Amino acid sequence: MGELTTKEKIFDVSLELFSQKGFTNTSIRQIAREVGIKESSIYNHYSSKQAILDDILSTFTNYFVDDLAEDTQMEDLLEKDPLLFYHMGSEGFRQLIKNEKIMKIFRLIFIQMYQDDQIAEFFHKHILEEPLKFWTSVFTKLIEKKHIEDLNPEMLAREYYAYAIFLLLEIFIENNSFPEEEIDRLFEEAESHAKFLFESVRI
Amino acid sequence: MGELTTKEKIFDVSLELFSQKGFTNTSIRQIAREVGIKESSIYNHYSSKQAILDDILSTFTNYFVDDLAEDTQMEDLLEKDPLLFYHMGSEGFRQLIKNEKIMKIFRLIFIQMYQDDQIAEFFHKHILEEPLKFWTSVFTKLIEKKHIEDLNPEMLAREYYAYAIFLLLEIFIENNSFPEEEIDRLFEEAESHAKFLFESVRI
DNA sequence: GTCTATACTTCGATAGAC
DNA sequence: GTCTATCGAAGTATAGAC
Repeated sequence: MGELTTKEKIFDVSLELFSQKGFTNTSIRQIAREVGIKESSIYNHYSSKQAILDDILSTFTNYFVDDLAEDTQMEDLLEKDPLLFYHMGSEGFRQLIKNEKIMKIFRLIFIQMYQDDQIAEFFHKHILEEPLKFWTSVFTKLIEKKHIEDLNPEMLAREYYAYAIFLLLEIFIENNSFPEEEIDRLFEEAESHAKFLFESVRI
Repeated sequence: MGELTTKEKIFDVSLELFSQKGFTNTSIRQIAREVGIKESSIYNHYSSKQAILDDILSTFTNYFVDDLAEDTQMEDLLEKDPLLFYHMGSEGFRQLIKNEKIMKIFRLIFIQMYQDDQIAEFFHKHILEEPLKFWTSVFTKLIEKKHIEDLNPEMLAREYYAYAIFLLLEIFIENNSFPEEEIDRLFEEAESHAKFLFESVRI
């Protein structure tokens, strides 16, 4: 259980360093040093430095593919009790920041996306477009069912979601890892934002 | 007028490259190449690569020191017509995105802040704390004068300001420079957010 | 204030012994 | 699957001629 293969060690150490200093500013030598092997041995597990990054990013994508199944459950929930919609988002947010590995990958993306076209596209698609599309559909339903005012659902989705991105950015500037109580505080803030927005538009 | 000294050329080229690829990923060689001189000649104008960055950052600070004088004028305006508050912010935002040099420095900060303690502190102080403090004071006044509901002014400031940071992040992911019409569109979106928030809390 | 030339360091990656 | 040894490229910066 506690046993890690060398490849897993390389993965973990690389993720830690990439998420702190960025991909380009992390050297194979430093990864090797912290893993406890020589740099040439890295190439026995990964064909290149880029291959390590690709492995990390696919971990991230797989996480959200699995998570998408939950989203459909969420839509069912929305049918039954639409007023819970704001709770869905903040609960999803809590799950996110509780997951240390995913948060590290998030940080890596936030660091690297301005310089790396591949990651910029990744961010744009998976962290902007898809969630905004999802929340637009949620608000559309809430409007149809006359739970909230007849406003532009895309605008509402942006008003709702922008705050989460802001919180992530703030987290990454202020902290690197955080304890349980900090997670609770962030959850509370996400929840409070959702509540505020909801109270503003409910009928 | 159109004549640039070599030092100014170095400044401009460095800012362009730093804002695109980040400080660490830009080499002295590349700066020299684009300026049209040899890399050793750079050191006749700047003592080091870091010195170029320092020069760029102090340009940014000076811009906002001058801008602070306008803020006090804004407070006077607020006394006379508090309902204009939301217009103040989006107009400031428009001035910001119209200023190409300042936007490049913003992008540089967004790129570099996760990896560079100096810039992280810079961002935290000048781009988070100070503006949030300013907007908290604005909302406090609006509450005192019973123009808006008696809510937590710090929360309102965050609700208001977070969206601007989100817009900046989105700009930097999607675009590098943009035409007049794009600036107008962004201004409209900032204004629309302010209006939405204001309508939600006005009495 | 520009150039050539070069010192010194660090990088990603490979070859080949064990 | 680890090691030693090494390559070629690229990085910052300096010395000194013009």
